[in-house]
This record gives sequence, structure tokens and C-alpha cells, in this order.
Amino acid sequence: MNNLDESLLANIPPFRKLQLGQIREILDCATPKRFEVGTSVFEEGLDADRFYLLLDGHIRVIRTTPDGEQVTALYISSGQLFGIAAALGRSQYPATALTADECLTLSWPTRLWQDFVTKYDGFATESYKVVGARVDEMNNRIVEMATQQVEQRVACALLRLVNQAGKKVSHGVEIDFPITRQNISEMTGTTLHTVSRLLSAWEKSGIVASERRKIVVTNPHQLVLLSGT
Amino acid sequence: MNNLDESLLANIPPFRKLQLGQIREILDCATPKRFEVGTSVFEEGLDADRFYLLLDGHIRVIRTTPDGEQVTALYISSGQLFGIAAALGRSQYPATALTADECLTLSWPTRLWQDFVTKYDGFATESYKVVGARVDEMNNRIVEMATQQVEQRVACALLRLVNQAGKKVSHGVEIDFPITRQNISEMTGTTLHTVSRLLSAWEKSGIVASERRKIVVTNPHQLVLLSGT
DNA sequence: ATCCCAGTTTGATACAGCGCAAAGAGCGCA
DNA sequence: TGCGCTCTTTGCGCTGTATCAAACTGGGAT
Repeated sequence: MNNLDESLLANIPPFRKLQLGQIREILDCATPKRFEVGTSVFEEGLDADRFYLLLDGHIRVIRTTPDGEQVTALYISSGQLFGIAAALGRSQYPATALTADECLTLSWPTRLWQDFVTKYDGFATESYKVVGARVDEMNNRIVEMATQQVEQRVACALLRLVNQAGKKVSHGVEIDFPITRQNISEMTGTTLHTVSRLLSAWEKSGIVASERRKIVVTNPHQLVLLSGT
Repeated sequence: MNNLDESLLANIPPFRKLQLGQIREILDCATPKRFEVGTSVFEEGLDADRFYLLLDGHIRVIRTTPDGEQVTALYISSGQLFGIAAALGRSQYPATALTADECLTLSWPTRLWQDFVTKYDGFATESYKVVGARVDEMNNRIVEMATQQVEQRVACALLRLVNQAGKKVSHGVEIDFPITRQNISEMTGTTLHTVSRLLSAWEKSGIVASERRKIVVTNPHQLVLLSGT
């Protein structure tokens, strides 16, 4: 039992169609936890014993290659389930989840997944839609990496970030958490140098305005053109 | 009702744990169909109204970019489910399925998926494991494309093909369906020219032996070394 | 006020792999 | 037997990006 408010989940996909009483039940077995910037929620290879819902903040899901390079699999924004590999029959986490800013999560023991699926109508369907959307995004990234060159890929990556973590500001849309050139290079399979050069060029053309750890897209339309989609 | 044999499905993952009577029921609502080489089972963007099981042959799942380039998402070997996007909430096929050789499929109307899931214990779990494996493979490909260079990627692709469609022959392991340089380039995001050069070089080192539309890996170990994993 | 460090910018150089081009080579078909 | 199609091989020049190197900047800690 905890004192979280039902309305927290009422509008979030897998719970949206549930009744308040059911949401109450789910909340009562949830563990809330706050994570500082840059800490890990779970790590690649560990037993996938819990699944998570991100209530606030942004999470970077990364994989590390044998020689230590990092590749960003995806970014999670608030309101999304993550760490649900167990729902696809995996017993270990296939990736590491790092907080990109301060985060608030709810989590449940993995074994409850099956309970939720059988007990709450629509829970499974809605959850697997999340998986579907991610598979789709992964497919798109594969196509991108296979066919487009760096400038287009970086443009696509920026657009994805804007779509899922964009915050309107006076001069355009800002990416709502601290992000470095290095981070972007890890999303696109390039180097931070190349990303820096691209952003500099785009800044000159008035497409973006960036500072240290911060990017504002001032001309999204132009960015779409560059992305070649 | 049809005259297919229950043993067809008895050892295939989502059906493995079912009783023969249940398999019979499933078979009775299945439609078998044979496809010639190079024909399409379903196409990107069409209504995902059926899901499939590949009984025999090999299928190439591709996506086409706006400018007509093809990217191979994955290869399906016999015994695998495919076209199951609907299970993840998609109403259209996200890719096109082309036969790589002569194929035999069973298919069911999509609406039966939900029936199977509720009626047959373990069907859902086993099916989602298939999805899990594919997500995993996609993740690996993203990491590969982001960090490795062409030679390593092609080596990885070949190894994947060998693992899932390898047939032992006298001098090594042969890929069990016709495959062109072009096909491999579409799996790895390169050009057929580069693939051709690599295969020529590998042939000289005694790692592979290839002919027109045919590849035999004679020294898998060396290929693993090249793949850098 | 100063130091330090993480992040950024920019230049110079090298090279992997692409694009283009053209010549084989295997195979079905008439 | 020869034609035509698809697939393969190989050469050559070019260019997009990585790599190496070095300087700059802003902000937090002492």
C-alpha cells in the first residue's frame, strides 16, 4: 500500500482502459523510486526481475560493445513502460538503462506481469502495442543506417528526439533534457566531431540553436528536408 | 478441415506444448499454400489480415525506401512464424515478404490469433519469445551497423545465415537457398560491388567458396574472427 | 579568484568504401 | 548453337567521415 494518486496512471496507455479500482490495485504493489542524473536503473545482463514505468524524466537505453563503445538503442520519455524484456521471454535485461536527467519510476516484480495480463483486460494488448511501436522504430533505424548518410541520420535522430521530448520555447522546440554531441553520435553511429560540425553548420543556416548540453530546433521543417524522408 | 498431418506442428515452438487434439483444431482452420521463387507472400502497407507459418523454404523480409532501395529486415527459415505484426497491434504489414526459394506456408486469419492466445495455454508466451528473439537480432544489427565496418558486418551477416539456414556439405556449410551478392549487400547496407570484392578475397584465403547464387562457408572459425565478436 | 574538467569547436590528413564503367560468365531458351 | 538475361568480377577516381591534434569555453569546486 502506498499513497500514490490513481490519476498518475489513468492516462497512460496500458492502464488507460482500466477502472480506478484496478489502477489502485496495481499502484498498491508498485515501488516508486527516484534516480539521480546519470545513474543506472538496470544493467545489461542482470536478471530482469522488475519492469518499470517512467513517471518523470528521460532515460537512455544503451548497449555496450565488447570494446567499450556505447550505442544508444532508444530514449524513453515519461509515461512509457521500459525494462519489459521479460514480457518477450527474456530473463536478463538486454541493455542498460541510464537516466538522462532526474527520473521518477514505478516498478513491479516481473512475475506480476503475467498476473496483470490475465487479470486486467486489455493490459496485454496495450502493452504489446508499445513493443510494436519500438520494433517499428528499430526497423526504421536499420533502414536509415543502411541507406542514409550521416547528415540525414543525425537529422532523423534529432527529429525523433523533438517528437518525443520536445518542449516549446520562444524560438522553437527544445529537447527537454541535457544531451551532448557524444550522445547524438551514439544514436547515429558517428563521432562527436562529425555531429559537432553538423550542428555548427545547421546553426549557421538557422536550423538549430545549441549550447552546451542543450539543443533547440528553430526550423523543424528545414530539418525534415535534410532528413530526406 | 484438411488432411495435413499433426506432426507438422508438433515440434514447432508455439505449438510444441499443445496436445495433438489442439494441434488438429489449429490445423483445421489453417490454409496451406505454395509459393514460387521470388513471389510475395504479403506486401508492406497491406492490411495484416493473416499470419503465417513457414513449413518449407526461406523468406526474405524487406523494406523499400522512398527512393526504391531495398533493405532486408530479416530472413525467415522453415518452422518460423511470420507476418505476426498484428500481434503487436499493427493493422498493416510493416514489410514485404518475398520467397527466396520455393515455399510452403500455412496461414490463419489474424482474428484467430486472439482465440489461440486465450484458448491454448502457452501459445502467447511461446509466440512472444519469437518476437523477443527478433528484437534481439534487430538490436544486434543496430549495434553492428553503428560500430563495425563493412567487412565485419558482412561476416556477421554470413554467420547469421549459416546459423539459421546452413546445410552441411562435404567442404563446409552451405547456405541452403539461392542468394546473390546483391541480397547480402541489402542485409548489410553496402553495395554488391563491395560484397563481391570481400567474397573474392575470402575465397582466396579459403574461408568461403562461392558460385553464382550460392555460398559455402569452408572455414567458419576464421569468419568468426573476421566478424570481430 | 583560480583551477579543473567535461564538453565543444575546428583544422589537417588519411582512407574505406561508393559510384561509375566495362568486361566476363553461367544458364535458360529458342 | 547461339542469343540474351542475370549475376559476378575488377579497375579507377572521388568523397564523406573517421582519426589525430589542439585550442577554446563555461561552470562547478576549492
